[in-house]
Amino acid sequence: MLTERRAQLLSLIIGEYVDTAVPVGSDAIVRRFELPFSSATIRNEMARLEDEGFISHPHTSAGRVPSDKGYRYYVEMLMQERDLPQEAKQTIRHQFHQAGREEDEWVHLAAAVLARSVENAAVVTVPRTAASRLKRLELVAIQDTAALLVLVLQQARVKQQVLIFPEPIEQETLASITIHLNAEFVGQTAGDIRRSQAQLTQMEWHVASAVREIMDAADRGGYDEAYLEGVRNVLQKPEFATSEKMLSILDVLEQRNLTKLIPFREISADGVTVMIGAENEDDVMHDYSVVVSPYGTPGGISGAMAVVGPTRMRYSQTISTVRFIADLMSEMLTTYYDRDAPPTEK
Amino acid sequence: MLTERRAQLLSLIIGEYVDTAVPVGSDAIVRRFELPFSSATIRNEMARLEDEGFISHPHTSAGRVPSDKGYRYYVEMLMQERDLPQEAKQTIRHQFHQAGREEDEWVHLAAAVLARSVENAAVVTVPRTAASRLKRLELVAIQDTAALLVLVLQQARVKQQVLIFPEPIEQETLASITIHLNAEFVGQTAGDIRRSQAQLTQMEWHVASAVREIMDAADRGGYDEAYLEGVRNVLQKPEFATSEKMLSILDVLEQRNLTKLIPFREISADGVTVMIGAENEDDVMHDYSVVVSPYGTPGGISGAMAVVGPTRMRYSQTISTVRFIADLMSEMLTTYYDRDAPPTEK
DNA sequence: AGTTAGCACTCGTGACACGAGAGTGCTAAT
DNA sequence: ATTAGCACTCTCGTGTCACGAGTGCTAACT
Repeated sequence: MLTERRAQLLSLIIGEYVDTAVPVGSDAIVRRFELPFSSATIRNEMARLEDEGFISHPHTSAGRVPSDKGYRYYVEMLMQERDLPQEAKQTIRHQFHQAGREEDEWVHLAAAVLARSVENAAVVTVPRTAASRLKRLELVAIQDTAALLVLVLQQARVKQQVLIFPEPIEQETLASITIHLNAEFVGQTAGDIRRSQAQLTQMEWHVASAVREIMDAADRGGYDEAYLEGVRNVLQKPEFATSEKMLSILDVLEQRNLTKLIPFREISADGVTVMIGAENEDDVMHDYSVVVSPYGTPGGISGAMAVVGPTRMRYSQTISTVRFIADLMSEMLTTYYDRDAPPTEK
Repeated sequence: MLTERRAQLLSLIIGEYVDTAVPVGSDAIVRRFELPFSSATIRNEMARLEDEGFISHPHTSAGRVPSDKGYRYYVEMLMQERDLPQEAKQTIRHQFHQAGREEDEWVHLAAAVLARSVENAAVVTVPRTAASRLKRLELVAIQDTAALLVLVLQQARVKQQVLIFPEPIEQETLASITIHLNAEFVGQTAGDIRRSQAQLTQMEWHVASAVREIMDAADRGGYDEAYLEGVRNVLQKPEFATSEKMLSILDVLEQRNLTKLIPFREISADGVTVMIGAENEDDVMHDYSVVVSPYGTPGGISGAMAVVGPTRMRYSQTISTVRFIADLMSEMLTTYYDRDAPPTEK
């Protein structure tokens, strides 16, 4: 579709613009890259690129700026995705191994590491499972009329809630309820529990209802719960000289209705998806690009992670990084949390 | 120290400036409040107030702006802290009752509600206990060589970690370890466990070490872990026309080394403390005020919550709100989590 | 046909001056 | 003690102007 030379030129323009954030002129580019052509030739080629919609003019007499279409072409045809340098990988791995082993902590950490690596904002959702199954249930007295209910679900998720009873309750009663309900419900889903809940004593029924609610909530949740990091990285970029724009994007990011803005639904199951500028559904996102990838295990845990930043972004590096961290998370989840799948080697 | 009239005037100036964010002139104030004096009189009084350091001039021929000292005087002498309107209280209570009953969720919610109520940023630390005591321990197999360790600590805190064993381990072995360690360690602190850890089997020793580490971490943690909400509220304020300032405050807020900036240590045990502008230790905070209060139970759980915003802040309303939410949290913690203290009535 | 030199033209930017408006401080009169 | 009056100061928005970066086009060159 594009001649070899025009493609090369587009590539250079994007590279330069991404680095400097200044519209790039014909003269600047020949000098910077010592091209074997004069600036006039480049101007002609640029005019063609503009006709075809790959770059644009902020106004007459300013340099050229890549358009969404330009970035899209670059991402698909021009850019070569090179593997992350071994050293960067090592740094990232290292940060994960420092952390504890709570799932939420990992997710939080993934967001922080990702944000730092790509110098943009990062969102990582807490992974969700298909339909949680109960693995163990525990009741611990904390007051005369209150007990802490702790659930261990499949894939090592732990949930807790304080239960209030209408009347004081004995330690022994709690113990017997625990034993009975464990015998009854282990391995079941929320739906299963609902069905067999009828023939319980009143007290047991009370507890079982709470169990069911917690599990329902865990299954519903998922994509709605996400960690966000690196807002500062985005706000620092030169495109935000005006504080107008800052606020609108801050709106999006801080409100955490991220799941509406980031197309978690449309992401292809197998890899990194890129949404550039106006390709995003929401209007506020028209100046931003999103690089998103699912992660998870064959056993069914699944979440998504995304990088959000101005369309002027180092796509190649960002994509590589997202891919690497998504793979890493998947690996770790499989190793530590997914009983049904065999661990993969490091 | 100040004449009655000057104090009144200071109060008006602060009120007006807080509302409009525009330096207030002598003329503006007589018109606005229909004072029984002319603007010339007010000018004289203002000059006196300025001499004494309560207000200042951005430059000749601009209106007056309250200084840190002015705000301080206002907060201590002039302002009357009126109770939050019943309606506002009800709204806040309502939001808490909607939530689930996980401690972290409450803390997060408190930050969100506080930020919204006072239209500034809010930080709420996860409460810490004096020295955690173990209440129950549970091991659940998740793979041949891995198990999930779940700890229930005093005051209904739940901690979890995946343990990896060097060799495959039987379900029954886990069960017997669980029983033995529960018998041994329930009611003990991390320090206690360390002392009696010697005479255990190798496998038990492994588990006990993990328990100790988790409890140590829980005791150390506390103030370092905090929820932050409402950054957007602060950045929206007119003092941030320039994006310069935005970044420096964002640095502080996002990096979460909040605990260094906010004087959690110095807060008086019994109520709300206000730090105004340069009273804050850190330089970056010199344009901001912090309203902070401890919360917790007589039984020893304690955390802190703070509001951070420009010095131009509605001190009265902010203080009332912080006080109310801190009390509310204390109440809820006492009711639901603190076994040793009797529940208080609503 | 592709490339290049040359040149007129456009537009954003920063410097500068200028007037209006808001606010002050001071003095003299009440 | 208060106030009217007035000169003075400083900010802010506006208009003008020159500069420079960059374009688009044409004519000449290879």
